[in-house]
Amino acid sequence: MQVSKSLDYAVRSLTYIAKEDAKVFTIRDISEKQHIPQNYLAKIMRKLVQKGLLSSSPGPEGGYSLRKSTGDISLKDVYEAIEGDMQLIDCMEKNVVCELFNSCSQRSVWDHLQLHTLNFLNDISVEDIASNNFRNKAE
Amino acid sequence: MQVSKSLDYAVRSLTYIAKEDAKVFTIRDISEKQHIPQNYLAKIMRKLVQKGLLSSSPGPEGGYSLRKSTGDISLKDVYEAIEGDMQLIDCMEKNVVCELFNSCSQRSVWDHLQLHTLNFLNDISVEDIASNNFRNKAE
DNA sequence: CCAGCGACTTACTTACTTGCAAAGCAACCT
DNA sequence: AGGTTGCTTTGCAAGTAAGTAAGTCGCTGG
Repeated sequence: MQVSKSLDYAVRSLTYIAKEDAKVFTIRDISEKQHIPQNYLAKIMRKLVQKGLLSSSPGPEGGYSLRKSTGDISLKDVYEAIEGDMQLIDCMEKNVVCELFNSCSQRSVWDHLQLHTLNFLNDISVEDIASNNFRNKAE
Repeated sequence: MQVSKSLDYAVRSLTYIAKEDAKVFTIRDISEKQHIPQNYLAKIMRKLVQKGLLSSSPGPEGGYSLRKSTGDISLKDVYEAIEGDMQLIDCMEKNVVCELFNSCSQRSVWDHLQLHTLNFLNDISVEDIASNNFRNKAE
């Protein structure tokens, strides 16, 4: 149970963008400042573009820019852009009604944990992280 | 961010043990009833033995048995037996003081989530899951 | 004491994540 | 038009989780 590098990098990049005044950011800039492998970061940024969090443009003066205010981007948004819908556990057989479904007591435990986690992530915006302001909400 | 199969299997096995009256359980029994690959389960059970949750004995009449009451085994215990100490994210450079440490705003977010998660797991025992009783505590 | 049972161990696939490298493509500037 | 810039895509290598296969070791009942 771990936060993937991809998600960590995505949050790190968006937080960096939120902190700086610039309008447009290049991969090279972010990757150097945040110590993220360039080509790997490219794949991550692509996902954030596809999910509508960022827009991108090639060429000189090109780069990535925000599509909406960082205050309107929650960690849940970032999570889902990178990882898709959260699913803390896969049921035993994918795409099949699990044979053990009825006697499966622990499923509801993971469901609860997942719900708690999603609520937690949903209450924190990128802006909150950039301004170190998230504690007020989390507590 | 997902619960590993290993942890899921471990919880599933212990819950199964908690529900049944028997004193001793074989790999074959658990693996058949819970649909867990035998040889993979063997490795998981080994960890639970090494961490003192179960004891094991070979030969006829052998198998695994509980070392303490399932009410005294929390999900946190199981987690740590299988995965070791929880670490939701690895800092950028392992075993090195991170260069970005001071400007690293998101670390405390993950720290909070980790703390919440550990508290959640710590409050639920295997017995609670087996008796479908955990909601009372979680809410 | 020895054969069978069941835990334990090792080695080998398979798939996914992370990371690296290089090539392709679009916009812009001269 | 052509070259620079920066996004985009593809392929490959290493590491880890998950699963498979097959063998080793120790207890115990006949």
